[in-house]
Amino acid sequence: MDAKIAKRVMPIGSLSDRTGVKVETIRYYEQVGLLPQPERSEGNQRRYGRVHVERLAFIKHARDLGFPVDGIRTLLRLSDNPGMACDEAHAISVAHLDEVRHKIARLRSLEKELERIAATCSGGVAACDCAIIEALADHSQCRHERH
Amino acid sequence: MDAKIAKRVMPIGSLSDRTGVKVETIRYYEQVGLLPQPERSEGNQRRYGRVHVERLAFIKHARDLGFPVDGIRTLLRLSDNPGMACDEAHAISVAHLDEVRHKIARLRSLEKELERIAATCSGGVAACDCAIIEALADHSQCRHERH
DNA sequence: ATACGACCTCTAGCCACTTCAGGTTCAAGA
DNA sequence: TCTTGAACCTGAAGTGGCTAGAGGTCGTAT
Repeated sequence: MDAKIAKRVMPIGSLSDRTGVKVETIRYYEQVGLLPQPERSEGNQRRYGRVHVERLAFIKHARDLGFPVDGIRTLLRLSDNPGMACDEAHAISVAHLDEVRHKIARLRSLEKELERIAATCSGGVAACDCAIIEALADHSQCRHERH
Repeated sequence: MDAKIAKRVMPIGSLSDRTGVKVETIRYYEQVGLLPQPERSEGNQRRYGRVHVERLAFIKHARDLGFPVDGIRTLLRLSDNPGMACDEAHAISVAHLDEVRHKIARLRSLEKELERIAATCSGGVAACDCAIIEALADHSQCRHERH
């Protein structure tokens, strides 16, 4: 019974395997204060438990969703003090969603212009002069919004 | 007359105004070899001409399109030696287009998941407990009925 | 006892800038 | 002509979010 309840203590490599976060990245998260400092073995090696696995999974999920580290810090703080959390967490998520949508819109218009430019020149040496380079040199041909 | 021709020589701030590239960024481009070193005034200030305006416009356009600096360096080299240029320029553009499309696809799926997460909680303090934080903490899909 | 991989710290590197500190030059107004 | 003060200069350091390397220590299987 002690065996099961006792903390499943593991070194950093196992935490890495469990969460899919690289060892170096885990140490980096500790350094920047996203992960609490774990206990150490006699030989000074990090020993992690269930709490760390959960927190790191949270961080990874949020990073996969593109949240910046600073936003994650806030979300973690909120998750530590439930109750007040919802409004702020919602605001962070909505702001991030907004950003993602802007990025998508921007990339779509880039895609269009790149298609146009690349289509002008199909790659044959004789075919162009070169249209791509001219397109890049000359703004007037381009319909892209960000000038 | 001479006055007009002479006016084509300008300091860095004017080049910045004309191209929309920040002064510091212009100096950075010079430092990393994208822009040639300009003449200097007696007091050691940079003096730019038409050539620089054109080259910087090329660089800016390519950067706006998301080309990495290294790709731009190649494109600039190609534009200096026309003739051989087309195949390589085309390859660079197509590769970049490919990358842009991948980014779009990835962001779209992020958008969907963020929408799902943010929709679970509309922001009222009483409404959730908090679904966003749970969704982020969750390894599988969080059902927020249970606390 | 030894081998060997996993672990440790510290430092530097990546991209594409941006910011800062502390000084110099230029051009317009008095 | 002199005096402002905005624009310019250099060099170094900071940004985000890691990643990589050097050079050493620890833990465990045989």
